[in-house]
Amino acid sequence: MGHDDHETTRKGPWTENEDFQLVFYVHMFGDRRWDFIAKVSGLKRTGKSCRLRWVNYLNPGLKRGKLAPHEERLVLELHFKHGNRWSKIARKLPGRTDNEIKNYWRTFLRKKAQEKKRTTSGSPSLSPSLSQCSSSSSICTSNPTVTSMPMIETKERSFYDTGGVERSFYDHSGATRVSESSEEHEGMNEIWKDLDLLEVDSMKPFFDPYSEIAPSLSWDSCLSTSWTMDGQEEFTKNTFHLTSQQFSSGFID
DNA sequence: AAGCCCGGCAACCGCCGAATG
DNA sequence: ACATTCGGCGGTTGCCGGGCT
Repeated sequence: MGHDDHETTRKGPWTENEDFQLVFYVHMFGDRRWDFIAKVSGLKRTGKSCRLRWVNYLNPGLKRGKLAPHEERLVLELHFKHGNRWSKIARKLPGRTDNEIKNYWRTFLRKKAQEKKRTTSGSPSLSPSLSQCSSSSSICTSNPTVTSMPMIETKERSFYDTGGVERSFYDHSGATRVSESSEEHEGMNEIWKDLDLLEVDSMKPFFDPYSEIAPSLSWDSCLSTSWTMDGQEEFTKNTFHLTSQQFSSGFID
């Protein structure tokens, strides 16, 4: 985009210092104007990179740790409805990001494919749909028919509003939904079975590993308000350059 | 103990649509 | 009305740490 940034733009993992800086500037200007934040902060990052770092990692509203069983189930349910619309799915899981869900789904498919491979190596009669899936030829990854598959958009609202989740979720015997994309349904039936097992596991008492670890610093304190500001262009890069030490001593107690 | 493998995750890329001048 | 910029999204890659051989 810019003129001079092609040599100086940083890529790769974020340093702690960069994180501090980004948090500070998001606090200052809100989490919308990423290009502006990138420039004014002096971070040698693109606006996109800043946004991604914030959305997927620094945002204090994020949950950490593994998806809880009910979240996992929700992801599967929503993916069934919407396909690879990760951001849409993520909106239904507070504190979870599209990236996280996408990664979860990939991992999930990989696992399923492996299980399938193992279990079907002796009995090839079982549905191959999931293993196909993992080889990216079917419902899951780059197949455009997924995202363009007939979505039941109209049902979406009622699904959540009517509290019909449980029922429709468990009512998956055979082709109970749309008759198209039967391949996917076969796959889903396998998923349902596995989920039942998963459900059993989740009954075990556990020490809430899912609500884990807040970010190491109290980012939340930074974000209690959302800032907007006119004439920010006045801020030069020199105005607010912070080191993590400065930040932690001056802004976090 | 060392090397290898694999899973999880952070981050980048390219595309697209909305917003703005 | 058009061109440009920017943010959001989905797909993909590559690194890192832990487990296994």
